[in-house]
Amino acid sequence: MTKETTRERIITVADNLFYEQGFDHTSFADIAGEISISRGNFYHHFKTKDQILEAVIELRLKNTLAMIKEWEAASPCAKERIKSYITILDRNKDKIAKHGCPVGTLTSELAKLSHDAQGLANKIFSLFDEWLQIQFRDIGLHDEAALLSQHVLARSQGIATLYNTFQSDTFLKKEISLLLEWLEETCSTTTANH
Amino acid sequence: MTKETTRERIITVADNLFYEQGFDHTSFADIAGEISISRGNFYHHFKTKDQILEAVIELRLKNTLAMIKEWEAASPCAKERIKSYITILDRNKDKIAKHGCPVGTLTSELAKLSHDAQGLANKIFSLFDEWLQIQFRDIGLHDEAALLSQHVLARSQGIATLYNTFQSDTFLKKEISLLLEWLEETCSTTTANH
DNA sequence: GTCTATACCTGGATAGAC
DNA sequence: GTCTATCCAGGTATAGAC
Repeated sequence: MTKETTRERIITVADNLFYEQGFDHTSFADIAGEISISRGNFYHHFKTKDQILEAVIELRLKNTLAMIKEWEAASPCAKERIKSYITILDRNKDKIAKHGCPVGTLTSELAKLSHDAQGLANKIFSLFDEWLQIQFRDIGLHDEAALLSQHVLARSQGIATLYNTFQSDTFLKKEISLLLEWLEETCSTTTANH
Repeated sequence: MTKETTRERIITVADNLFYEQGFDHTSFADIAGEISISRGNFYHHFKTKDQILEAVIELRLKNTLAMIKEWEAASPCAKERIKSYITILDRNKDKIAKHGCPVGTLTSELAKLSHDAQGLANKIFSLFDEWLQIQFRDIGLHDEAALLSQHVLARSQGIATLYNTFQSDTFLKKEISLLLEWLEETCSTTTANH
């Protein structure tokens, strides 16, 4: 484990602050304050704030990919892998209660800002989407894979948004189990089709 | 139809801009520009920007209530009324594609800003929530009303977020019909319980 | 690579004339 | 009730010393 470079530290802290406070509302001073660096020093590593955003999204893409690979390593069963995705809602519940879903809230914010990096941020969504599609196809649901994947994404997003608003644990628990039930049903329908 | 006062014009324009660009990212200059008023003149009507936000949320609460009353007037059947809620996703699809759900994106933004008006904004959600609960109880689903209502809210939110990101019409159409199917099933389950 | 100093702009907010 | 002029804080970005 080599020492983190200043550039990496900036990205890590920016990643958290963008999630906690939003991109637009996070200033250089905020980031500089957290890592005890002068504001001027920023521009040695990044020319603009947008470049920091890009680097943060790249990091998120990398981390997302790593998480997906972990799920794949943890289980060879596609259904189990999809479960891993669904249950992040429970594993990350504290952060979601405070700041919502990191993917959904960023894309929503950038959409409103008409920001150039919007397309890049959407790629995080696409990464989950394409991976979920592969899992559904693996289960045998070839034609419906795209719509099933987006169904899971949409359900998770909605659960995250409502949990962020009301922070009801009964709601969260119930919705996760409903989504897992849906998964079981969807899979069993297919095995019947075999 | 009396002439709109300047105060009302400010609120109306702010309502749109907060939706389109976000609250934090909308400046007095933006609002002033749209209605051809000087920035200084603002402070005759509102002491702070936060007060404009409050007025905007109050307006949204009023408009939401009016919409709900329309749905009630349009049909005495609770199931049909819930359908009216679900199908706003289709009726407002163009705006959702561009700016997301006005309720969900505002609450998410204010949550990140730790803004005082967060509680007030959540009331718009609560308004829908309580109304949907009444409809489900009317159908006979007394005990489950709260969770069913939040289920509908979460599903709609998720659909809005994903449509905002990917703008897939096949997705939107499919998800709306799935949610309507779910509604039919949920209602028919109950009549069986009677 | 890191710092200080500083330029420049935007945004919210105020004072006071009309 | 509306305007202009202005203040001040905070934001991004640059220059240049160390």
